[in-house]
Amino acid sequence: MTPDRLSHTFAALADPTRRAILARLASGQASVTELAAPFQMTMPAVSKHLKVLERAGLIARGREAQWRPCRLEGEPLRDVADWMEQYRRFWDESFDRLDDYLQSIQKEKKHDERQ
Amino acid sequence: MTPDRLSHTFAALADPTRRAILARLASGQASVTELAAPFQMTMPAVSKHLKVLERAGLIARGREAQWRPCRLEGEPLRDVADWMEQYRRFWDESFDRLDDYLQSIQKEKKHDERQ
DNA sequence: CGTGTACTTTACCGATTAGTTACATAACCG
DNA sequence: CGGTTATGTAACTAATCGGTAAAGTACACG
Repeated sequence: MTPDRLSHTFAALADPTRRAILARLASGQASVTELAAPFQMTMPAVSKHLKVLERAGLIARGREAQWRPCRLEGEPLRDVADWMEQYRRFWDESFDRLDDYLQSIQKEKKHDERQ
Repeated sequence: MTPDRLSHTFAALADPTRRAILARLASGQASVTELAAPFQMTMPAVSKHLKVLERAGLIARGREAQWRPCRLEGEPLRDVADWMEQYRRFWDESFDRLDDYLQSIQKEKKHDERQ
């Protein structure tokens, strides 16, 4: 239960409601009410989800009069992508040729290893 | 809380112990005892982690006498990679010009919001 | 057969999570 | 000022999670 950043990111993404919120924010910023609209749950529930996303660094919130517009912050996803790279040969079928594998080694050297 | 596959995968990855187990399995299959060795926790705890990973489809278990060797199954990670792709422009700075343009729109919105 | 080894299952515990309702705060609008 | 709108906080609940100890299962070996 180390609260490392990668764990926070994965945990935040492990909920379909939160992923739907991110999908909405990918097309531009939105208020909490706008984000809550597609769901059956109450506003406080959505507010909590936003808190989780914010804590994971996946969204940032501004302030505009009585609205608190949210926008997507993709930076934590880079850590996920970096982590994924180390397993690419296990899921990317177009990657199992030798030269591709050598290329993967090259890429791994460019990234610093995180866990 | 739809128990969709992607949620299961992300949830399984949201624990450093389980990610360490996957890292170990990336270099070849191992028995439960071998996997448990680096950790301070008891065997049943590791067994539970393996169950979570197995349920997420990230590992598969064989049977060899009294040993139950585990091996990594990367397929669910492809779903993660596919999901990630839709957000690439938010974290990959070396993306193409179209996405740089889209990203600049996003930044302008951030700028507007600060005023 | 009995004993050891390699695990799994069960039962429990404390912490966290995802949701609720009810209330509080904050800003605009007449 | 008072009312409406937008959002956050508090308190509660049920379910899940990560861990434990103890008992159960399955196989190998002498």
